Amino acid sequence: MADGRGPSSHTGENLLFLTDEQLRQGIEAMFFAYRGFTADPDKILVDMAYGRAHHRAIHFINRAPGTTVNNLLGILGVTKQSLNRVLRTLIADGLVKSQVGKTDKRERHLYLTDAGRALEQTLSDAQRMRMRSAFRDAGPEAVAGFRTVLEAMMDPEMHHSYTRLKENGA
Amino acid sequence: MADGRGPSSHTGENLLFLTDEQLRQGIEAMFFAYRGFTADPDKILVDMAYGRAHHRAIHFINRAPGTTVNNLLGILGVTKQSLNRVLRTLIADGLVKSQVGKTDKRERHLYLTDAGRALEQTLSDAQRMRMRSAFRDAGPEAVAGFRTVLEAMMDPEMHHSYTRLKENGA
DNA sequence: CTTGGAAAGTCAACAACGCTGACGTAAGCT
DNA sequence: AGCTTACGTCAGCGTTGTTGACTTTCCAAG
Repeated sequence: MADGRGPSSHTGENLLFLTDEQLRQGIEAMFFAYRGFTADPDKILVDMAYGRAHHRAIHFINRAPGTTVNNLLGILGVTKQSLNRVLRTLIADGLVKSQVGKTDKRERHLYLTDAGRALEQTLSDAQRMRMRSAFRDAGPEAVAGFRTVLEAMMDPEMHHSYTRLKENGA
Repeated sequence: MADGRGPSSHTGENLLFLTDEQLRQGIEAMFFAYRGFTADPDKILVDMAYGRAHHRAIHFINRAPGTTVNNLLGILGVTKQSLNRVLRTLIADGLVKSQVGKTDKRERHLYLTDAGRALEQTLSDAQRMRMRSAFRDAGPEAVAGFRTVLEAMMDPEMHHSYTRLKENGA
């Protein structure tokens, strides 16, 4: 592309997978796949007064119980005002419990209630079903590649959050 | 997980990549990666009066010049009112040209102007840069797997749009 | 030629969810 | 005592999605 003299002229590797056309297909694949990725939980949430932001909050509170608001802010990458609006409704509806920190009383530790866990299960079941089907169809090698590329696509901070959560759950 | 007696007890395959924990990591990888995926164009768009919806419209009009509004609606998966608001500003700002159909004058065929193509280049350069870097770091086999899983994750309709575009550009 | 329906556009209203800015309180740290 | 941190909240705004209702234009079938 840059040298204009065909691929792999000097590297010895086949770089055809880095053409603009291949990259564009990757971009479009991300776009269409993400739509599918969010479609199932969205369908469930639309019947309640909740949206995608509630799902994300519930997911990560379940994933890291006792997390603080500030920590959650970093994971979700939104402002505290935006997160607070979501948390307020979740707490008011009895899905999330906020608990003042013991050592540092400024902090609020977040937990799912039984009702919250139930909703989390419902949502994540729906989302996992599609992911499982896609993983099974694609096979383990493809899944490994999928994860490798996604990780390489993250911002360093996001990658850090991702890794910490991964180690947490392992 | 279901039988509780370890993996691949009767299938002869190693199904460890289908555990709930692996699926959850896949879900989180999608979440974090998509944030990275949209971050660069978003940074550019924030300085103009535009958002992600404008980017999407510009991308697909560039990809399939002369497409009708109805066709674009199907690709983007939004309502005509939502798309129309975006198109109106893009046309008013001289980035998109709407042309009445010749055979069917009800249809409007959409094209990018020179200014529109320039913006498309800027946005897609930013997005491709990240994608290229991720692809290069991950290598061709991983990229193939990435694409396989994403395609398996799409809704059938989306997959159809994706395939048509792919064949169009090849 | 009339009429039914499809394609496109418009107006109005609303909801979800981002954002900034400002302010207040409580708690911890120096 | 004074600064910083963590959190909550109010007010306001922008983008982008939605539904509903209505009009215009046009093709095609009766």
